[in-house]
Amino acid sequence: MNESTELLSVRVAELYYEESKTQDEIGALLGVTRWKVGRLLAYARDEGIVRIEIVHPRARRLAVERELRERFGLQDAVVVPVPIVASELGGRVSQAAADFLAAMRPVPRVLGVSWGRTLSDVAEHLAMGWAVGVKVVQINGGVSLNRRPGTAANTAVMIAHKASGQAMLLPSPAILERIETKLAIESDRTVASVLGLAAEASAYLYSAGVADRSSVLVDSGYLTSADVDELVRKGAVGDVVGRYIDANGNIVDPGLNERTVGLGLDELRTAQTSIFVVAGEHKHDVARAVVTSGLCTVIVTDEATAQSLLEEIS
Amino acid sequence: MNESTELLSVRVAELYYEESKTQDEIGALLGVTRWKVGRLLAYARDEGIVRIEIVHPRARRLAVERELRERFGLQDAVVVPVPIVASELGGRVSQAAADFLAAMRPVPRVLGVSWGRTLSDVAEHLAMGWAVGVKVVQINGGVSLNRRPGTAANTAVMIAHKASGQAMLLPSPAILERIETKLAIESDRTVASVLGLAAEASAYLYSAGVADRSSVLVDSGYLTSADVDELVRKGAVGDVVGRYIDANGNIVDPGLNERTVGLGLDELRTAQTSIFVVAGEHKHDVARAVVTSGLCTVIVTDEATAQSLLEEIS
DNA sequence: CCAGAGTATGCTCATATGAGCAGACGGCGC
DNA sequence: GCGCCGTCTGCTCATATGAGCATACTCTGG
Repeated sequence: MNESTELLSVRVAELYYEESKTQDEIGALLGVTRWKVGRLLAYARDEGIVRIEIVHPRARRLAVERELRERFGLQDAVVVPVPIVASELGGRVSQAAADFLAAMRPVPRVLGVSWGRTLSDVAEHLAMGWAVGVKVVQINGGVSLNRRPGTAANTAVMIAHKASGQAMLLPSPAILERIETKLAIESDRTVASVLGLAAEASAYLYSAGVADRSSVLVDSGYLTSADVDELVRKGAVGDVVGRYIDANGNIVDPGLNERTVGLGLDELRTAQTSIFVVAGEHKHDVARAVVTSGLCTVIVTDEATAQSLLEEIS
Repeated sequence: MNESTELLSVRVAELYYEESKTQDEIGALLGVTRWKVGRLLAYARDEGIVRIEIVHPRARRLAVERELRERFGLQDAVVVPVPIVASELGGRVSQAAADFLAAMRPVPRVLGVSWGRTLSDVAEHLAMGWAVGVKVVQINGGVSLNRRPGTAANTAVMIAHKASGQAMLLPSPAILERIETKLAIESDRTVASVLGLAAEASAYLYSAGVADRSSVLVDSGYLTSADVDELVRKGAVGDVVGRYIDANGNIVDPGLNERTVGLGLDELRTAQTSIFVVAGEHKHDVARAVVTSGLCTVIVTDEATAQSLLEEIS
């Protein structure tokens, strides 16, 4: 298009969007037909001369969501714009996850949840009465060894509480030192019943950790920095419900995996609905591993992460 | 309105503006009537949840222009948005002035112009052939004393050249030392004829200078820094076609005024069309004086200056 | 200079949209 | 409890708008 078309479309856009005149009026004013005005308007939108933006903390990027759904065959995707203040990002995504949970139909009878910073944040953002009578089951161990005691348990309890439901905690460490202990604790009636319920959950909600020394699993003493270094050397990009995966979503260390208490990755993969909440640049790699390996059916994330997932040539 | 209305309107706005669904479809999707969707959309626009912006260097702020016209009884007003890069402001306003000139109907037969940084910039931005056969008259003196010789003359010449017209320069200093010399030069045939033509111009185009030591009149040697200080002490805010005015648009120093060659302010005030081009924060005060004292019938400026003019309680 | 392709223009017509209005609803004072 | 007032809702109807199409225009290669 030439210069004068552009200038004219700017005039037209101003009169249409700022002065809310009709295309007909604008046509009369500028001496062109109303159809031309319509086309100039379309041109202005296409060229980005007119920018329409939805500014709201709860806004979503539907176009990106659609792309994610299509590209990865997801049930659903929720993508929030990146806020100007970077520190708000986690909150925005958690809020979106909470909104998604509250809007789920049918309401899950049994909801399996993991724990961690992100999950606890989601729990915080859920509104009181977001659902009624949901049974919340913890899907991986971790009670009490955490530095801030109770955080792990708190997540499940809060989510259940806000839905006037019942929380079922997994009374077990996340990772045990010996496989025998793990098998023994798994066969304990209380643990077994929780794991049984977890396997039957109608939906799962979890996040992922990055494979580095700052991991909450290191922080909690389940792993040493050296352990993590070794896992990274073997290709680990992060952990999902306490299990370390590589870029293809495969278990990095089968021995370690055997000693980890909780839902297995296969159960997550075959689940009807598993909601993956992830935010922030440092989690792009894990996010890619989770999404491409089919670990989730729903993703809740920020636009930058979504773009990074879509960027792949694949 | 309550929280849920707001959230709903965000959803609606997304579906309407980003997904370009019809209000009907959105209604079906969210389980509300299409009329409610329309109202939510109106709400979203009112509340600023939806922001429609026209991003283009030649964009204008029509709402502000209308306010200016109404408040000050102007024939017309042109207001351009403030660019992100501050240094581009002058260029944008000059471009707008050039566009305005080119769009003037009827095309002025005789155009009176002053000179200076701004005017020369306007001349630069005029397109070749912006009009045909316009006679351009210089309305205030200043030839050759300027440090960059020819600048003053150049403006008129370039404007005329680009309209395949003729330039009439005022062969006189801007300010003379003695009133007798001024009267003498004014009665010179060449000067008198130019002034005569200037008085008959069908439109005037001029800017204004700030009353401070950096003034081009000081720079050119017509005034000393001390002179300007004295003028400021007497209330001068700036100069228009070489004549210093106070905040009310009155001549500050009648003696000095008598020694200034060129069109008088009264002639400017009674002119059919006089276009005032002004940009930048340091000129807000002069701009106010010019506009409130009826020196111009058309103003071309930036949004910040326009806002400053409108801010007044008046 | 002409033929042909590609593009721009102005139309018809079906559809989307906003203004204005009557009835429903909900809170409040008596 | 009852009527009143202000607000919200869903409607009708006139109008604004976009899709699709036939025609006019323009540029290119022969």
